[in-house]
Amino acid sequence: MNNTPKILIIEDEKKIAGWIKIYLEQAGFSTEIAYDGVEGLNMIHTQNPDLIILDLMLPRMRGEEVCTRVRQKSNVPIIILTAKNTKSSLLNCLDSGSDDYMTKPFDPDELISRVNALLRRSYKQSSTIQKCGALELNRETGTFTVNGENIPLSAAQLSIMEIFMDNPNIILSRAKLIEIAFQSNFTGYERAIDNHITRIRNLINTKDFNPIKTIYGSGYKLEC
Amino acid sequence: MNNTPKILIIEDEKKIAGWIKIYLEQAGFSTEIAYDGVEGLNMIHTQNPDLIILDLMLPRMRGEEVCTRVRQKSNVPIIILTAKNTKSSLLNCLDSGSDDYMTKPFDPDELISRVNALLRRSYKQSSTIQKCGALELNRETGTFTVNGENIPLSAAQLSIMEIFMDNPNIILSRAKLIEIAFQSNFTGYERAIDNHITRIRNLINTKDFNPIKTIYGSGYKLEC
DNA sequence: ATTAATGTGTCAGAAATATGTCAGTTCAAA
DNA sequence: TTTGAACTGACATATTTCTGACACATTAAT
Repeated sequence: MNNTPKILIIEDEKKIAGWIKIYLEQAGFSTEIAYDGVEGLNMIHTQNPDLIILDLMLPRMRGEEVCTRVRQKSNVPIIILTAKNTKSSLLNCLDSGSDDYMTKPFDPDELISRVNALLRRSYKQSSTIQKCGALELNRETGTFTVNGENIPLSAAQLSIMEIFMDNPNIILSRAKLIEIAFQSNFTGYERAIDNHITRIRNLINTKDFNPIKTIYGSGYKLEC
Repeated sequence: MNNTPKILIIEDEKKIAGWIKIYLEQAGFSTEIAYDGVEGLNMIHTQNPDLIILDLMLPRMRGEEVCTRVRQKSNVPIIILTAKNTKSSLLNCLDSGSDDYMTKPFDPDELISRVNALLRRSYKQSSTIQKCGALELNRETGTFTVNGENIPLSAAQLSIMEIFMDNPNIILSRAKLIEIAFQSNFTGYERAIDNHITRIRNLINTKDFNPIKTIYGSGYKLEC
């Protein structure tokens, strides 16, 4: 696989497809769009995407059918988009390990977060270069830049920023941050995170740039 | 929902009940068993399970009756067990969003799979975005927006808005708001709510947008 | 091996934020 | 107009977060 994971969006509503495309590309993924089920299935074979976002209500071939056919040949992770209250036989087709689904309407930031989670779970790397506004993280080299300027981060700081970049605009509790960053080999006091945050802020903040927000009573959130 | 979902099995045949229990526990769930309908209903209230597996043929109270009574108070997902060929009036009671059913004899792996699907769905459903006119609440991330603009709310404010969004266009008394929002660990003066309302209004109101109405003598109502 | 530099958890005020109470004012209904 | 209800700014208290200082651990340099 090359550096930038390719995501195939199969969605007939052009507005929504375009909207998802923009969000994903801002987050550093490369994308393709198919506007109906048959085209989608073809593109899966020709493009070999790393992840598929699949709407169920599609012209020419229903999403369920696409899903079933893909699963006969491949384990590529799939995120299903469904309208709320749509009862579907599709649940049989979902593999809890490699798939996920979201009901419309959904939060684009949540989508990014799930894409990253699934890509990680499927043991393909997340995007090597992850962008989030002015912030940019290169996982391969462990370099972190703000507006192109390199900011050297310590190991713990980098771990925390990775989590934030994987989950942009989502509130992360201290417990969650510790759990993901230190993989349960951390026994200490939850408030240690506060210090890391302070230190990261001192490194990246400028007068009117303060992307790590405190959510009083809940945790922190990276805004971008 | 906490880490280990608790599943209540209501089934009078001890052999089958035990067998289901073993399978579910092997799959990582915690389980309880009730051997008749009345006991089952009691345990639903005392144990507050995350999912119920309910046989229809039960002593003391039929499964249909249990199902109906549960649904008066709760949306906990239910998987109905029926003997093959038993068409039942039960279909009225089934909510396609949160319930499922299986005919005996059944494959234990299929049971596990359905349990997971339902739990996932019930979890996701309560966590997706809830809309009410211009207001939008994301329960998972605790984000609240008005016309797309993010409004940071404090814990108490968020609790109150959640209740309003769950009960749109319904008059809620101060007592009710306090009861739901603070789960009875509130001993103070009922009028504290007034202040929360004022503060929320200051955050979300604009010139001609005032969704929280005062119902003189009764309480408040979210209009949308 | 020794020393220096860096990283990171803990702690202790200080600062910021949240929220219940209260009081004076405004408002709604009869 | 009268009366009780609701509004809202001010305040006090409690909780949460921030951040500099420190100690210990780890890494790098010699």
